[in-house]
Amino acid sequence: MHTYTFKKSERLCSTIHINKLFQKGNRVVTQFPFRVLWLEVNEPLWVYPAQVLITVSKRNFKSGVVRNRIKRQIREFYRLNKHLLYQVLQNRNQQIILAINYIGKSKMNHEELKPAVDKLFQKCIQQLQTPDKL
RNA sequence: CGGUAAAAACAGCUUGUCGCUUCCCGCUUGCGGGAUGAGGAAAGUCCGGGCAACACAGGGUGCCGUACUACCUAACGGGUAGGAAAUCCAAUAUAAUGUUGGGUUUACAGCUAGUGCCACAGAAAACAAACCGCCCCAAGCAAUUGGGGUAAGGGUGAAAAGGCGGUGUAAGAGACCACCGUUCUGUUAGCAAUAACAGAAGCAUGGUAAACCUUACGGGUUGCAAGGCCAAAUAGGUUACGAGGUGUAACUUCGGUUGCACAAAACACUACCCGUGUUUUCGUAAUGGGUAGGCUGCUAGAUUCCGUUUGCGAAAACGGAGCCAGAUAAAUGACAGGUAUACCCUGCAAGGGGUGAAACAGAACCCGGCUUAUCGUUUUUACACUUUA
RNA sequence: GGUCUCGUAGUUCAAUGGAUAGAAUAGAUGUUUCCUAAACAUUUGAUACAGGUUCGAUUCCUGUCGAGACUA
Repeated sequence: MHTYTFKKSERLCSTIHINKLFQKGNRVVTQFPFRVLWLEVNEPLWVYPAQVLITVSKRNFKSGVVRNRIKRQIREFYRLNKHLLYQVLQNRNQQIILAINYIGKSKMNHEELKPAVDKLFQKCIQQLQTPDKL
C-alpha cells in the first residue's frame, strides 16, 4: 500500500538548494503543459528520496487566485503519483530535487491534465534510469 | 406588474474518499484519534490610530497637511445632522431676475491684506481708455477737416466696470428715482454656519488662491523586514574607569611643570539659525556585531452576536451569551455524487428535460474609515409612467 | 510585507497653463543609381485611463491602471 501524504520534508524549502537547482540543473523533461527540471544531490539522511518545488509563471497568469489553484492541482497530481518515482529512486539509492513548471497559457480541468501527467511520470522515470552522459 | 436611482443584507448547502496548517491527547517517535482553518472587499496602501524602537532644555524661521457650522469618534482628510451655492425636473408669476416643492452634486476660509497672471482678438484686460458711433461748436459751396462732450448702441473676446424700466439731457451717464442684486451697520431668531426685518452706501467690489500667499488649527522620526531572545568560531565595534588638544610665556635636572588665550570637526534635538548635549587620542577591564538558522513579537480585541435604554441621526451606555485563522518558497485543497437558486431547450400555461457554483477575488502585526473590482438574489425608500377599480 | 519614483510618435528625448504638441531616428512614397547604400524632397504617427479646477490642461488637483527603484 502506498502512502499519499505530502509533508513539509517532501517540499523544497532551502534557499541553497533552490539556487543550486536553477544554476546547475540541466536535466529537463518536457510534456505539455509541464516542464520538469531536476538535479541529483547527495543527501542520504532524507526520509524521502525527493524534494519538489512547483512554480507557475506570473507572466501567464496575472491573478494570484488562478496561480494558486493551478499549483494546488499540480501538487495533488504529484501526491497521487509520486510512489512511482520513489520506487525507482529507492532501488537506485538516489536523492533528487526537482522543479515542476507549468508552461500552459490557460487553465485546464482535472480530466484534461490527467493523460499529460501520466506521460510525464513515464518520461521522468525513463530519464532517471538512463545514466547521465555529461 | 415592470423601470430608474439610493441604501442595506447575503454572495451556497450537503455526503463520501484522499490530503494540508495549527492546537490537544495517546503511545510503538512517526503514526493513530479528536478539534480547527480565508473576505466584503482579505485588494489599492489613500488617510487615521493602537503597538514597538529611538529621541524627548528651549526659542525663531521654514516644511507638510487640513479648511461652511455643530456633533460623533481612540483618531481622521471619515461619518451624521444642519446651512449656503450650483444644476435638473414640475407648478406658478414676470419686461427680466424670481417664488414654491422635489432630486442630484459641491477640495463651500480669504482676491474688500499684498503680489503675479489673463494668449489671440479688441480702443481698452483694470487707479483706465475711445475704433465705428451719438451730440455740440468752428471752418468750408460741398465732400470733409479741426476742437470739445459722451459711453446708450455696434464690434472684439471666455470675461468689458451692477440689471431692467423711467426721469433727465445737446447727446448721454447711479447724475436722479422705483424694484432686484451687492457691500456695510443694527435688531430679532438660532449653540453656530446663517436667515428674516430695518437702515445706510450709488457700487472702480472683473476673474483666478486645484497661482504665490494670508489667516486659523494640527504634525517628533521610523515601521513587525519595528523590536527582543538563543547559539560555535574570530577581529574593527560597544560599555565603564583613568589621563587629555593647539598656540604662547616663564621655570627647568631638558623628562616635564605652571600661568594665560583659543578651539576645530562630527553626531543628536534638527530641514536651517541660535542654543544645549555627546564624542574625537591613548591605556586598562568587561562584553561580544553582522551573516545563515531557530524561537518570540503573533493574535482576547476601540472583539463578535443578542436584547434594553438614550439620541432626528452618526453613535453611546448597560445587561447577557460566546472565543472565532495564524501560514513563512507561504496551509485553508482535489476528485466523485446529491440539491435550492440561476441559465439553456420545450410548452398558451401548469409542468417536463439538461447543465450543475460558474462574479470580484486569497489573510501575512492588529483595528477604524475611504477608494476601486463584483455574476447574481432579497428587502426598504424615493421618483415618474402604464393598467384596473 | 514596507517606503518611494516615473508614465509624451515604433525608439530616445523637448515643450513657462495659450491651441497645428516639437526634434532626432525608425516607417512609407518619390528623385538620384544598372541595382543597393548614402543624399535630397514629401508624408504617416503620440500626451497611460477616467473625472474635476480654469475661458483654456502634456502641465494644476483627485482616483484608477501600468512600469521601475530601494529595504533583510
